[in-house]
Amino acid sequence: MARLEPLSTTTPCQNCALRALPIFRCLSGAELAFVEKFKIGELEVQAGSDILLAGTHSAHLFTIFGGWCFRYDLMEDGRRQIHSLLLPGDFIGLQTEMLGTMQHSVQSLTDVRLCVFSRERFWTIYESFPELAFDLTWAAACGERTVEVALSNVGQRPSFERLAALVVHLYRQLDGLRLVKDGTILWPLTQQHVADLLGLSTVHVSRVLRRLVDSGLVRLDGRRLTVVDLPALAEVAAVDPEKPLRRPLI
Amino acid sequence: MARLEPLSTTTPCQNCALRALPIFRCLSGAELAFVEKFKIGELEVQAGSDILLAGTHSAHLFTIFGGWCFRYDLMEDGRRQIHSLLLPGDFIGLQTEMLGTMQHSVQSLTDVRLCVFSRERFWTIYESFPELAFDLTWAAACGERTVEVALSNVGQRPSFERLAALVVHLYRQLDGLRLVKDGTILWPLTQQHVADLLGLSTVHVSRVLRRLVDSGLVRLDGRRLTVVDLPALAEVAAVDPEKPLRRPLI
DNA sequence: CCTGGTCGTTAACATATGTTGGTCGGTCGC
DNA sequence: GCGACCGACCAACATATGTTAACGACCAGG
Repeated sequence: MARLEPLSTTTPCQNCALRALPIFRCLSGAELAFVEKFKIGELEVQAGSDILLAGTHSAHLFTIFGGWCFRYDLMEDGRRQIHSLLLPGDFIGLQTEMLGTMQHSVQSLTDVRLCVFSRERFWTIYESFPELAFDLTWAAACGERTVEVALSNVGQRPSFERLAALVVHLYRQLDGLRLVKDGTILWPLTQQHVADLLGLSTVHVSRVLRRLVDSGLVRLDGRRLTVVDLPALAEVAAVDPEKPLRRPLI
Repeated sequence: MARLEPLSTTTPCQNCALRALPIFRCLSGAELAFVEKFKIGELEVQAGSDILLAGTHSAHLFTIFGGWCFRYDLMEDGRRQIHSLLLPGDFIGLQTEMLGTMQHSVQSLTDVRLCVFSRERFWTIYESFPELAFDLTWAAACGERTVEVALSNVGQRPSFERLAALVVHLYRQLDGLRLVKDGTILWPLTQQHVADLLGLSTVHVSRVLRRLVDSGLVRLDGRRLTVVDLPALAEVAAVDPEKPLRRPLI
């Protein structure tokens, strides 16, 4: 299952490529220095590994440096709901600090590189770095909003629209991270993932995905997806222009 | 729509009946004193009033003192998804501070009494009261978890189970607030509300609600709902025992 | 080279849920 | 008292989505 390998080579936070992106808040020198100390190291995780498990305490806190993860609930009979995809810059493990134990689980979707933070020094943030403390609340609020959008999607949209909305949302997120190349994004999701994301059966996902591809709005080859006509896709998805929100990066 | 009436008589935070409940974290004397100053006053709101509107800044922040609200998304064509019900002790308006503008709306479901807080002094929390700052993050994390549960519910459960899970969840919440009397709770929800909460049509809610009542697990007369057999209801809802989480109260 | 596994696909069929439209009982304003 | 409106209910019907089962492509392991 989980294979967590500590890494030898790590990137100093000052040079972090993610921080350069305009969607992330810029940290002051003092804050950066603290984050640097707060950070224990980096971790490489294989695709398909459970990073955090519901019901447990996490020994660490993480930020995704590269790769995709997702958080999910598992019911006793095996049904799974994926709450959201987690992309570079997303913070993992807040629930451990706040609620005492993780309520959901987190799994890697691709090979992933994580920045690892010390739980011991967590309190220092609130004591000494109000802006960073604010960022944590901010991050939680962003996470909440993401789930809200997913809920509205699943609760209100028919499957085709639902899938289209997922693609648009993902595309915009990745665009903010500069992970779109010529309209093409990575598509590491199996149809099982999509099904659990959208609350559909895999068979139906297969149908709807085919319909989406046949419509010509997107192309799909292997693990890459190309958005041919974003405005048209957003139109059929019935999503408003909504820009990706600016976010904190711990 | 919204009728916001300032009140003459307000309750000092020290004597707040909510704070006495064990599900809320206990504040220190200094914290209580600050909250008292942070609080501007109280507000009485009629049932069915919009308290916050998506896309706007809120002039104030609120905590529900009494009554029910809900937060929701509205789509252009009128579809509505209710993300969660808000009960006494729930904090309203965090998104305004964090994301710059509300992404969802909040409406009162019953007549509601709100504690009103000053946005100007919001930053003071992070500067001077780390525990309260922590509480804000904590509150956001709780809110996020609530939406996650709703998403799993809507995405994975068939309608009957879905409705049963809603009732169990609500019952437990209200129980923690001492708002259950002889197994009976307030039920101010129209079938339209339930439909928008669960992602169903009103017609189907009518069917399923009837089925639930016919099953004998709950009784429903007017605006009161009685849970006849909670364990059996939880069983049919396929929800785990899950205790209501301890929460902060600002 | 077989083998078993995962992943995607398709068809036939079953069913949960949505839609339309109508009724009926309250309640509120006049 | 009347009419308008809203909330709940019901029946008939339409359809979106789920289920089961089978098949082929691909890939990793023995």
